[in-house]
Formats: sequence, C-alpha cells, structure tokens
Amino acid sequence: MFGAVFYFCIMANQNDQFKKVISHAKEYGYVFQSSEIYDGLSAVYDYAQNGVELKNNIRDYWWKAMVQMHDNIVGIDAAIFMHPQTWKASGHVDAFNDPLIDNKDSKKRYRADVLVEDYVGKLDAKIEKEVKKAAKRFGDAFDKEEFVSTNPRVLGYKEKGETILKRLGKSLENEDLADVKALIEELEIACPVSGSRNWTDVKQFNLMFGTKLGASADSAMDLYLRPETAQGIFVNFLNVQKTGRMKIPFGIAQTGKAFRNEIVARQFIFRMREFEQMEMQYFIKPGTQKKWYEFWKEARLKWHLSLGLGEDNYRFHDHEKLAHYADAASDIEFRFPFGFKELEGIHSRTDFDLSQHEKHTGKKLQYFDPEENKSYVPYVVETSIGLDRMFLAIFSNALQEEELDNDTTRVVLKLPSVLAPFKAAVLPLVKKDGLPEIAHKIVEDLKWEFNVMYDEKDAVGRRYRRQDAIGTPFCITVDHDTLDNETVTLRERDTMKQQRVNISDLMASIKNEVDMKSWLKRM
RNA sequence: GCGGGAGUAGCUCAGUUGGUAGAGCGUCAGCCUUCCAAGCUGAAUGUCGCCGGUUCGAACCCGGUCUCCCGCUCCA
Repeated sequence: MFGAVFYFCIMANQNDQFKKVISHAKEYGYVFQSSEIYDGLSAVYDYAQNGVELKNNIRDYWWKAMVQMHDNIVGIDAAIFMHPQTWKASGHVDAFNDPLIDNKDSKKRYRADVLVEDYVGKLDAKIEKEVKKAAKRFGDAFDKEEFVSTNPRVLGYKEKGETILKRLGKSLENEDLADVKALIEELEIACPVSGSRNWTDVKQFNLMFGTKLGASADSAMDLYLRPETAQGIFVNFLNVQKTGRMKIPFGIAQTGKAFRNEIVARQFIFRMREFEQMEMQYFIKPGTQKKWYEFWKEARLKWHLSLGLGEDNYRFHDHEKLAHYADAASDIEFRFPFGFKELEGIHSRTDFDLSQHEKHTGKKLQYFDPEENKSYVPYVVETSIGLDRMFLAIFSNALQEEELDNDTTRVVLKLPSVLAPFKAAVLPLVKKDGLPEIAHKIVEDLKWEFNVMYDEKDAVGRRYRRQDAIGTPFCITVDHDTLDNETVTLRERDTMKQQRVNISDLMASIKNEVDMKSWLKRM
C-alpha cells in the first residue's frame, strides 16, 4: 500500500514537472502550439524565437559530430515527396496500414489481423500438443515428420489454419474489412480481457499522410508524405557512392521532416504528427554488421554523454522482437519527465531496404568491393534520433528550480551552453552615465561571433533571472568601474559567480566555454 | 477511437444558490537604484475555448463541438 502511495506521489511529481516544462516552453518563447488562435491543431507544435535557435543548435551539433568529424560520412537533403513505389518497397504501405477493431465491453483496441493470427497460433499450439502426446505414446519409434503429415487431427488443424490465413490475406489485400470482421465472428474470437465477442467494425488506419501531385484532379498522382527519412538515403545510395567516390564502409547522413498519422499523438513534442529525424545510414560489408552495430551504439552514447545531461539519464533497451528488416536493434532511452522513453534507435537493417529497391526497380544497387573482387548489396547499420525528442530531453533536463541561500528560489534553464539560444546578455548596471553606450558597443562587437542580447530594463538582479529563465549562460554587466578601466563583470548562469574581465578578453572567454569544438572533444 | 479530468489575462489560478470578471507573478512607460526577482507612479491585456439552447439575465445550467492532460491501444 505504501508502495502504491509512493508510486502515486512520483507520478504526481512527474506530472507536475512535465506541466512546468510545457508552460515554461511557452512562456519563454520556446514552443507554441500550432495555430493556437484557432484552438490549436492536435499534436502539432511550432518552435518559437528561442526554440528555433536551440533546435538549430542541436541539429548543428549532430551534423558536425556525424558529417564533419567523419571523413567517410557525407550528408544529403532528400525531398519529402518520393515516388510512391518507394513505400511499397520499404514495406510501409503494408505495415503502416493497420486494420483495427475495438471490443465494446473492455474498450480495448486490437489489430484485427493480429487477433486472427493469434487464433491460428493457438491451432499451432494444439498441433504441438498432439505431437508431444504421440511422442510419449510411441517412444523411440516416433517419427515426427510422418506423424505430422498423416495424423488426421493434426492435418485438420493445419488445413484450418492455412484456410484462415489465406482468407485473411485475401481480405486484407482487397481491403475487404467487412470480411475480416466476419472472419473474427465466425471463429468466435473473444476479447482476451473481457472475454466478450462484442466487436466494433474493423477500421483501416493508414499511418501515412496522403496527398496529390498534379494540379488537375483527374491527372493527379497519389503521393505520401514520407513517414521516415531513411528511404531518401537508400534510393540515393548509388548516386552518392559513385559521385562521392565512397568506399565501404561509409555513411550517408540526413536531417529532415517526416510525417506519421499517429492514432494517438501525445506528450507534448515527444510524439508529433510532423517531426524531424536525424539519421545516418552506414553501409558495410555483409557479415560485419555485428561489429558496426556495437560500434555505433557506443559512438552514439558518447555523443549524448558529451552534452553532460547525466549518465544516469540514459540507458539502452535492446529489442527482443525485431522488425521484419532488422537482425539487431537497440534504443537509447532517456529519462524524460514521464519516464524512460526512446530517444534514438540503432538498428542493424541488413540488406533489406536496398534489396527491396532492387526488386521493385529492377536496378542493381550494389557495391563493387575491390578487395573481395566482387559485387554485393551492402548491409546497413542505422542510427536514427528524433530531433524534437532530443530538444525535449535537453529542455526538460535543463529546467530546474533552485533554492538559494537567501531563502528565495530561482528558475534556471541549465542548457548545455553550446546549445543555448543566446550565449550572452549585455547589461548596463544603470541606464545612464554612459553605461548603455558601452554595453551597446560590446553587443556590436560580440554579435559577429555569437547570438547576444541587450537588456537595460529593471534592476540588474531581475535581468539576471530573466536570462536564467531562457538559459543564457553568460551575463556581461557594465558598471561604473568600466568607465575607468575597461573591465566588466562576467556572470556565469549555473554558479551565479562573477569575475572581472577586460572587455577585450570577452570574446575569448565566452568562446572558450561555448565553442562547439571543446564540447565535441568530450566525445 | 474509447474512458476519466480540464479549458477564465502572457503564466499560475480565484470567481460563493445564474445578476455582463478578479488576484499574484509577468509585460510596457516613467521615477529611483549600493550587482542577484520583493521600492514608487502609471498603463495595456479577456466577446470566461467555440456554437447553439434554457432564462428578464449565463463564466456558472443543458446540448453539441474543438483543444489539452491521464489511462487503454499503437509506436520501423
């Protein structure tokens, strides 16, 4: 019971913290709901004036680590529209098309095809049972092959199973959802939870957004907004390899928007209908996938750790159930305000995608390996991270409420300084005596290198807090001493400590802390 | 999509049995100013999510609708 109470408290706190994250994101110009004045659009958000800077910086940090720092990784920027056949080949047309059915009593939703397949699975289990029984009865003389192919009961189960699956396949192919429901009713499949057979109609959910290419309706071609960016890389694999003279192993990186018509999209920017991925597909020699899979798992974790959000906030989650194309898959999970959730995936995709495109285009997508003196379809290890999720991870981790010595609290956004929207704010202690003029000059000087902000309104302490709330790592304060000796105070966001520095040293001091190079070197 | 909760100023929220809206913080202008939100003066901001109904009268009651949060489901 105490456990339950404790758990409830944690949930309440998590909830609380998450609400603070969302309202802080709005109040300080990071994330707005899309079309808010029209009551918003479900699961679509806009990045605001500070949010776009943070997002750009995250993308930049990823791109530099991935492309600039690896001489065998190059980038592309493929279009969102792709030839519709692409999605047939990738399996998205089939796999992203779920026939769903609800049980009216338990209110549970199931994939209709899975319900039927589970039923067939039970038939298989019955066959196994028969086999075991017979094996016990016949002892050493038991021949499994023969038994399975002659026993009438086993044959009956087998045939029934095959008939069902055939019919299911045909109905799905013809999009005859009424027959899928009829099948479920005929088989008397019951809801595992309520035990009832009170089902709704089967409804088709297409997780891909459709649109039209072509201005006139009759000549238009059905298109999809891409549900993942990876296919843009696969279809360009050979172009990049040839024109870039790439030798295996090599990688192609890309960032860009993808679109999924999620049934339920929630948790702020964690799951949006329109989102941005940062992906890298690494093309390798078949047989080496295990090695490269491990390599990228480690490399990607190092990238995350370099940002200093805390080692305890990350963990790997290895997939046991693998997607049809994968032979190994792992997620890097992050401790979000609502618990550990997937942030990045590292997948060993085998040669599935390239082979599929070969099949559907009739074109060879192979690499001639001079060492092996033969051609092959490369294997692929993918790293795929959600930019919006990374944004949320960083933002929610950074938002802190601190108790200060003087019994007050401050809200501070401890963003990694390399990613902060503004690197410094320049503040004249008072807005007279020529201090604003000097401050403006410092802004003019620094803005060639960083995003800097000027603020003269209110007491300086209040201005510090304002900068704390948007995560600016440094405040430069011009005071009366500045008039005498050309020095200012440089105040650090996290420690609130100040030091006196020469105006001429400002650029170097700040750069030392916020420069991407020094952060990337921590990898 | 189903079930539960919610929607009042930029944010957090009051609003008593229906009588046409308030607070704190924030924002803006000015004054003051010894460098960590707390001084002074003044100001702006809401068709109380939207539409309809009941009523002499609706933020409040009823119906519908949209959006958000939680759970279920899904998540390449």
